[in-house]
Amino acid sequence: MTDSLTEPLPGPSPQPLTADMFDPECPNRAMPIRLEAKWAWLIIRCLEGGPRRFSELRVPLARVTPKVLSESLRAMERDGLITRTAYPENPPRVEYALTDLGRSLLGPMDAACEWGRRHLGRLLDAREAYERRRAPGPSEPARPSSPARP
Amino acid sequence: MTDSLTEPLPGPSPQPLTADMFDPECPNRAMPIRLEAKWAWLIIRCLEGGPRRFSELRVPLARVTPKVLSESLRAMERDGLITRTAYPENPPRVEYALTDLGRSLLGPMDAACEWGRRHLGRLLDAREAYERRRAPGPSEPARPSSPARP
DNA sequence: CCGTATCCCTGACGATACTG
DNA sequence: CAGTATCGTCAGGGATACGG
Repeated sequence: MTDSLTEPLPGPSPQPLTADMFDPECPNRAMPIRLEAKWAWLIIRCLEGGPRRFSELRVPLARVTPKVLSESLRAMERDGLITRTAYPENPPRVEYALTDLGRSLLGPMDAACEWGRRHLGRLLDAREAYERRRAPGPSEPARPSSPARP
Repeated sequence: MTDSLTEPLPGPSPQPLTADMFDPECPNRAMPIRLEAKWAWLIIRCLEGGPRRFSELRVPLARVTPKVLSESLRAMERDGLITRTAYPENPPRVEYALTDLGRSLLGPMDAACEWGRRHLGRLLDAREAYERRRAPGPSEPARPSSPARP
């Protein structure tokens, strides 16, 4: 079971997830939520415009198996980020919707997206340059045994 | 090797990490960086106040083995988030420092921390309430076979 | 001091099939 | 339609030991 968002980090954890980790004065303050808990980010985006049914979510998340999607949704429901409403009809209908708490995540998410729009290109450039430094040509065996990298 | 931050997500990915994913108009825009790539977040915080040596980083990150710390640092160096400077002394000395690109992450990170300070308590409350609903007492076997959860 | 080299283990997923 | 059950994989990363 994916623990979705927070989760005090099972075993070896930087901190046991205390409140002062979010005090700007605390030097060790850490990221509380695994905002990108693999699918949570995308699910929130899918629900941004209103409630969605399970099968509706499966369209943009086609690469997520129903099992994993279901687990993710339940974990998010557990954390109070979304609600699950089942209508006793036939065929059954279930709708997922963002809570206020879940919606409050849109702010930090937008901040991160804004960072991506402005800086991701530079990061990818740096990565490409780094890889090219290690593999100058396709004829190179790559990874000289010891030197390189000042 | 931990791929640190971005990484187009190896196999089944929601999107191949294109630029328009960061367009606020794109409904599928996703989180580009795995901001919390396990240790990257904490490393950035450790470097926030200035360059640090490898052994200095090991103090606040005592639970990270040198192997993993080394891998994380190299991945971040590859992505242009930090620099690695080795001084040819004896004993050897190496200093890691944030680049401008790495420092630009502090903005989104602070936004996330601010979210944590304001809302994390509510998330934890919701989680606790959910778990208690499933395990009302220590005498309960938990997980009734089918009902519960409207 | 600053890392690498090995080994191994776990838990998050993915594939596929099947129910209420 | 809305999931669950079962099985398998595989990469992240922890433990330990060693090298420049």
